Amino acid sequence: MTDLKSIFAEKFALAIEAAYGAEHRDVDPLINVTNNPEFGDYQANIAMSLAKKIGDKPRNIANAIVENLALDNICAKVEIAGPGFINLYLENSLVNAQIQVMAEDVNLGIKPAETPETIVVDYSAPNVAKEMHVGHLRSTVIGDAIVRILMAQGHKVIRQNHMGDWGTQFGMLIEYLIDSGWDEKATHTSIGDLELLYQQAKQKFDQDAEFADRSRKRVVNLQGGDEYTLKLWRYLVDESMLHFSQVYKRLGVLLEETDNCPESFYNPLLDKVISDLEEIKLLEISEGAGVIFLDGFKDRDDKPLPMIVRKSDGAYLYATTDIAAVRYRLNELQAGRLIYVTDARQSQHFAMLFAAVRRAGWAAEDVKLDHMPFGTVLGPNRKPFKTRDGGTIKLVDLLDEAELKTASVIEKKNSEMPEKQRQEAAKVISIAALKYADLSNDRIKDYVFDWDRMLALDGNTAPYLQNAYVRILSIFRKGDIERQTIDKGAVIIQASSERTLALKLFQYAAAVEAVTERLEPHRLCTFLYELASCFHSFYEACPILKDGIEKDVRNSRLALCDLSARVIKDGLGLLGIETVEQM
RNA sequence: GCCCUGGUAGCUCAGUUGGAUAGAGCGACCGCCUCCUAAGCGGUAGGUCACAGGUUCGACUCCUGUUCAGGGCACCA
Repeated sequence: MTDLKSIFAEKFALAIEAAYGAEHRDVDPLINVTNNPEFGDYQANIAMSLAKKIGDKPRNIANAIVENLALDNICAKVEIAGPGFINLYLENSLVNAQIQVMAEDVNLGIKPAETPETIVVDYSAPNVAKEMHVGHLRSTVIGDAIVRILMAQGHKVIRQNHMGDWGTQFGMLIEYLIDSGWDEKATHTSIGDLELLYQQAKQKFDQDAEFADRSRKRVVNLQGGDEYTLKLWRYLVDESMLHFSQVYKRLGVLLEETDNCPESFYNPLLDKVISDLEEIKLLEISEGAGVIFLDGFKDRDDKPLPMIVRKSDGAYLYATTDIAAVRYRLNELQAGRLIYVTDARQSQHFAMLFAAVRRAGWAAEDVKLDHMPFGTVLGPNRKPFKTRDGGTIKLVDLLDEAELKTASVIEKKNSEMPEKQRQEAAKVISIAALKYADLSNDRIKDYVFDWDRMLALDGNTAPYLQNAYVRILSIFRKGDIERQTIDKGAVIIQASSERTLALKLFQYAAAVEAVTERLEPHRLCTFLYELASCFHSFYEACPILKDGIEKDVRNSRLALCDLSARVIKDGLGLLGIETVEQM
């Protein structure tokens, strides 16, 4: 598929060359979709920006360009307006033809990346012995969406789940397991509530000095490779993995066990990180700790802020592990780009990490290092989302509640739907609503969690998009028409709502590209919402199966319906969101 | 104190490398179902884009300052 923007770009380049010579040929013609149909379908804003370079009034320049523009069979009308906007009105025959081209493309116009990369996406990263909570939802959902979109563009994407399975708190947990009479034969029966275990252990740690002391010794045993301690540690890890896998499955994300690459994986590589840092003279000793000083980082007393890679007691930290992970991903996994999907609060940590590995020369200049930060989920009081008594909201509880609420909404709106089908639909729609609520907001901002809004059938929500899809399927069902049999080339644009819909469909590929350019999945959400909205307007204005609709018109509209359904399903799919047949 | 993010309609949010009259949804008000799902559509009202300067033919967008909110700032992750 040839997208309209590049067609125009080419024509404008020729026209500008003809009018002003080859030296201006390569300027960006600044082609955009107009925001108001009054100004045509597309507009070129090049004349204003060229005014200074050429030394003439923008309107004169616009005139000169337009005189040299060869847009036969592309534009029905070209006009100059305002200070020098060039407004372009597409020929209907071109719209028809472009719809056909798009419909015949299995990728719906999405072009493969010119230079496919190997990209590591680090996301989700829950902690062993802790239940997943609402904070993990953001990383998991956003990360999964970006993974799918990069894959769709032909990149090789390696998922990495950098789980927290190591560190001082494990001494405490293991010691508590022993105290509470853990029996190895009881494996996989019950830890049940991992969060509870953690809380109880933490409580005992804080209150019981003798226990705290034993816990610290247990850490030494763990790091020293004591077999019994390791066995208990593995038990904790396995139980947690089981829990994570269940949640991932329910969420419908791509993460699998093979994507797990937890902190402990890097333990054997940490000594080498430190010795290599020493060798290149980047490691300094400050207050007994092994640190790296990097330009531009200051502490609260305006003194250089170190990145600590070895504590004064000799233990390593997450910074050490993260450096090891960068090296592993670049050298062993052969990645050319690393993307980290984490909380915005870790921004400084990643800024330092990236600066450190660049400085060390371990990340070459052409390697891309991206932090993809996101804001906090807020409750109705605009404070971080918690339970009424201030506790953490378990992710599984959230999913359960979503499902119940969704089932009740469906029941209210569509009481004829059989119970079983309603339950199935509720599963899909509730997950979709949760994910979409998370993805449709600009990720850098905090967002307010609101059940009513995310489950609403109005507005920029998953149910609204799914409903558009369901309505299209319903048409085919009612008309007893196989979607495979429709004529993709049958489109004949007549009504204005058909034209608006068609032009919106053309923007799909650009919307997908916009997501990866700035790692902003909400741009695809906004597009899909606008598309669904255009579809609904079309649906109201343009009857399809009714008596008196001519065959040509009917076939044309069916083709538009089919393409709309494909784009909605495909687009939601890129976000990791499923559709239902009925709702 | 320094640094990072944010501040757009009553509420929740969009706003592409600077472009024409700043857009949605909710809420409010007014319309539309003998008709493919009204789970929808059309319309009205609602804005000094936090504030003040600056750059520009043109600023919600870029720069500077101020202010408010959230976050980060040495051995937790």
